[in-house]
Amino acid sequence: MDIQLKRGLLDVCVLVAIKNEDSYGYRILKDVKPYIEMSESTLYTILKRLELSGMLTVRTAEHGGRLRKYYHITKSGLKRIENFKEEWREVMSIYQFVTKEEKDK
Amino acid sequence: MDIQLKRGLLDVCVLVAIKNEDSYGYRILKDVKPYIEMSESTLYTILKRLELSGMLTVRTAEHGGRLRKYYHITKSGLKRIENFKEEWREVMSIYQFVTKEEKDK
DNA sequence: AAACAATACTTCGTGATATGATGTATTACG
DNA sequence: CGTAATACATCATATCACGAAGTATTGTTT
Repeated sequence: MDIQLKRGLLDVCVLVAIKNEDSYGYRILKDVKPYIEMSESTLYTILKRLELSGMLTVRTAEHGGRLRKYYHITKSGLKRIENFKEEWREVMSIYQFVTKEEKDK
Repeated sequence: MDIQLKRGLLDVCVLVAIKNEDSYGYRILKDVKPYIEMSESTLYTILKRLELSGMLTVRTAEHGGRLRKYYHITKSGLKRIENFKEEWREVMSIYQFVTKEEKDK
């Protein structure tokens, strides 16, 4: 899939992946990959960015002797998802523009 | 509208704007703006990029004492639009993922 | 005629960002 | 015992949208 097309979707997908339950990097990746291809470096970059912009909070916990960073969505994060859905109307109208066929000629 | 969300759409919109009839920068901008906001610098950057990648060809013509660069879509350009439409299915499935509500909990 | 808006295109620098490559470390499996 | 799976981090790179600023002509308004 075209990289440019993915750009507006990646952040939101990550947020959605932690929306109902706190999750951690490795699991988020597995949850999201069936829908949108994403590399590890991309995911961790996104998680860092979302943390810095207050869309999620992080908590480190031990699990089977290994450390895990659990991500929890914030109100801003939820709002971000809602905002995305609103903007989608605009996206669809652009899609209409792209797909509309000229009747004349 | 979110810049990231626009990234995958801008190129295709420009191609669509010249799909049925050759056009020039200033006019393309006017045609596209009702659907997607785009600055002059962005448009001309895109036109240059599309030319370099063989999606369109350029011809300079005089019009009212002023020079205009007319852009003509190529087969590659048309294929690019078709490819976009195909990829849209994937985009919609991602959108489904984002909007689906959890029934449980 | 002077001023300003509209037409038409160009160039530069900047900031955002996705990704491959590479690295570290532990646990589970066969 | 080696390999895969789990888990996260960092760096360099390339792409790209955009604002700012510029050049130049034509049309309109005062």
